Amino acid sequence: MNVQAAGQNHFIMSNQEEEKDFIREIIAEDLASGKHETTITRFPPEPNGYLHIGHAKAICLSFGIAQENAASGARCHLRFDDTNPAKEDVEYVERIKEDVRWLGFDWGDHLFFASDYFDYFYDCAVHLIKEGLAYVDLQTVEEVRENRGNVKVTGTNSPHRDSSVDDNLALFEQMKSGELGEGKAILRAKIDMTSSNMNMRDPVIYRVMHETHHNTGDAWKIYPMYDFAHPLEDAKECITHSLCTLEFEEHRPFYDWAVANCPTASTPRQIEFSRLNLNYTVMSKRKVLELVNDKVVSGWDDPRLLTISGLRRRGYTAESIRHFCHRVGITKFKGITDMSVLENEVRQHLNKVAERRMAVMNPLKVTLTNWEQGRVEIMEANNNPEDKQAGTRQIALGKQVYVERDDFMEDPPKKFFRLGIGRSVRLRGGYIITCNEVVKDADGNVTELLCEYIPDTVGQNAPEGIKCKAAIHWVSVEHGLDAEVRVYDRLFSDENPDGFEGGFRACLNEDSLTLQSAKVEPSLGEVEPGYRCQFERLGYYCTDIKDHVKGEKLVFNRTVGLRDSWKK
RNA sequence: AGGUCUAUAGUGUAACGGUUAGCACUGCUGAUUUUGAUUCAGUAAGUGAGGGUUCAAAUCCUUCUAGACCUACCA
Repeated sequence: MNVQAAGQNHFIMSNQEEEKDFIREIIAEDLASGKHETTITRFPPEPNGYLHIGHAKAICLSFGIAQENAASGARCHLRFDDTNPAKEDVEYVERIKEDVRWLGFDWGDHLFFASDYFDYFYDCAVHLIKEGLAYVDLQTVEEVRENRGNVKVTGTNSPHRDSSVDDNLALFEQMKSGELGEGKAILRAKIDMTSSNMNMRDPVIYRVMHETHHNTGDAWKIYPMYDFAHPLEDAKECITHSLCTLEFEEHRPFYDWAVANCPTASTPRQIEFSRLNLNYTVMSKRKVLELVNDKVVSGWDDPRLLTISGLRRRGYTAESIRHFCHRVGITKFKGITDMSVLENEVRQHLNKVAERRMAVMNPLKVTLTNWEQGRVEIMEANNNPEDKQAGTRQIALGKQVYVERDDFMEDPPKKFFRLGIGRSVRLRGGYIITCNEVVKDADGNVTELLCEYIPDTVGQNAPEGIKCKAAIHWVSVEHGLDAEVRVYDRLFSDENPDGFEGGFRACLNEDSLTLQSAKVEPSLGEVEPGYRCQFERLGYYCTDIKDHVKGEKLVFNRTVGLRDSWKK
C-alpha cells in the first residue's frame, strides 16, 4: 500500500502542467482585476443516482480550481441539489460524498443542501409576487404547454397573468398549504411569452408536490424548480463562478434574471463547458438506473459501468481518473473522447505502481522431468522491474508447474517465441526449460508437457546453443492458490459504435463478464481488498473491493488489459 | 426549419492578427528488454468549404456546410 501511495504522488507531481482553459482564464482575470478577492465554486449533484466519470470531470474542474487558488482562500462547496423529492434518496447522498472523497477532494465545512434553503426560496418567490414579477397560474398542464408555443409559434399570455398581487399572494398561500392540489396551480415568473428563448416564456418557478422529502419530510407541499432554485443557491453561498455543462447555456438568461430580481447576497456568474462524451458506453443516470432495476448489472457499482464506484471496484485509481480529466481538458467543443484514452491512463499509472504477480488463467501442466522428486527451490522475483523500491518476493518452484495454455503451440508459426516441441523458454524469474514431449488424452487434446530444466540458468543468459526469446509466467502446482478472476469486457460492442443506444443492454449480459478460475502465486494469498497487480501478459487486476475472498477463493477483477501488439 | 453554441492530424487539445501551426494519445519503423508489456529513438498525419479585410488570417467579417443542445409542473 505504501509503495502504491509513493508512486501515485510521483505520478501526479510529474504531470502537473500550467495549462489554462478558458474558465481558469476568466477566473484569473477576475482575480487580477479585483472583481473577486477569491473564487468560490460548487459541485451540485442531485442525489438521484451515483456519480459517473462525467461527473468526475466537473468535480476535477470545480474542486481543482479551488485547490489551485487555495492561497487566496478559494473553496468549492459540495451542495446537494435536492429540490425534487420524487426522485431523490438519502442513500445517494452518502455514496456521492464517498465518491468525491475517493477522487481526492475535500469540501471542508462547506456541505450544503438546497433543501435547507426552502425558506429562502419561498421568501424570494413572495418577493417576486409583490414586485409583480410572478403570478399563480391556474391553467391545466395541457393549457400551459399549449400556450407556451414552440420554437416556431410564439407563446400566448395566461389568463391569470395579470391577477392582482393580493390574489397571487393568496393563491400561492393555498399552494403552500396544500389547499391547491398537485397540478392545480404553479407559480410562474412574469417575463416574456414571445421570447425566442423558451426558458424565458414565463418559466415555472414553483410547483405543488405532495411528496415526502428526504430532508424536510412533509413540511413543504410546494417545491422550487431547478431554474429558480439554482441561481439563488449560488447567490446565497456567494459562489463566484458557477460551472455547469453546455445544455444550461440557454438557461443562463433566466439565471441572471433570478439573481437580478431577488434579494441576493452576491452575483454569481454561470459559465458552461462541454460535458464528457465517451464512445461505446452509456452514462446517463436514467439508463443506468434501468440496468440496476432490471438487475442486468449487480448494482450502481458494477465494474462494467463507468460510475465512479464501478471504476473503483474494477481497480481504477483515482489518480488516473483525475489525470484523464485533466487530459481531455475544458472546452466548449463537444467532442467524443475515445475509451482508449481512459484506459491508457490507468494502464500508464498502474504500470508505475502495480506490483507484478504471476497467474495462469488457463492452466496447462508442465512436469520437469529432470527435477528431483520432492525438491523445492525458492526463486527471488522483482515486484516491479522498473522500481527497485518495490522490493522482491519469494516464489516456490517444484517439479510441476502450470503455464498458460496459450504459451504452448504444437505447430508454432515462425514468429511464435514461446513453447513448442524442442523449444526453450524461461520460467519467469527462474530456469530456462526445454519442451521434449507432449502428453495427449484419447481425443488428442494436449494435457501435459514434459520439459527439462536447464541448470544454472536462473539469472543467467541462455547457454550456447539454446534459443530462448521469451519468459513465460508459471505457478507451482504444489504451492499455487486457486483464485477466481472476472474479466469484464470493455463496456461496448463494436457493432454499436455510436453509443449503445439500442444495444447496450445486450452488451451487458453474460457476454460482457467472463468468470474464470485461475491459479495464482502464493504471495497473493495475503493481499488487501483493492490491491492491484499486474498478471504478466494478461493485464492489471484488482482484488474485488466487495468480494475479496469468496468462499475459499480470491476474487480479482480485471482493471484493464495490457497492450498486446503481438496479437494483431 | 426558431434559438443558442461549436468546428485545428484518427482522437483530445494549444497557438489571444506576426517565424516552419505546438503538445499528448493512437498509427507505422527501429533499438533495448528475464513481460511480444514498459522504456527509448525516428516517422506519418491537421486549420470543414467558398469569398472578403490586411503587408500579414487558424485567429477579424461574410456566405455555405456539418454537428451538438434547447422547446418538462426533471436536474
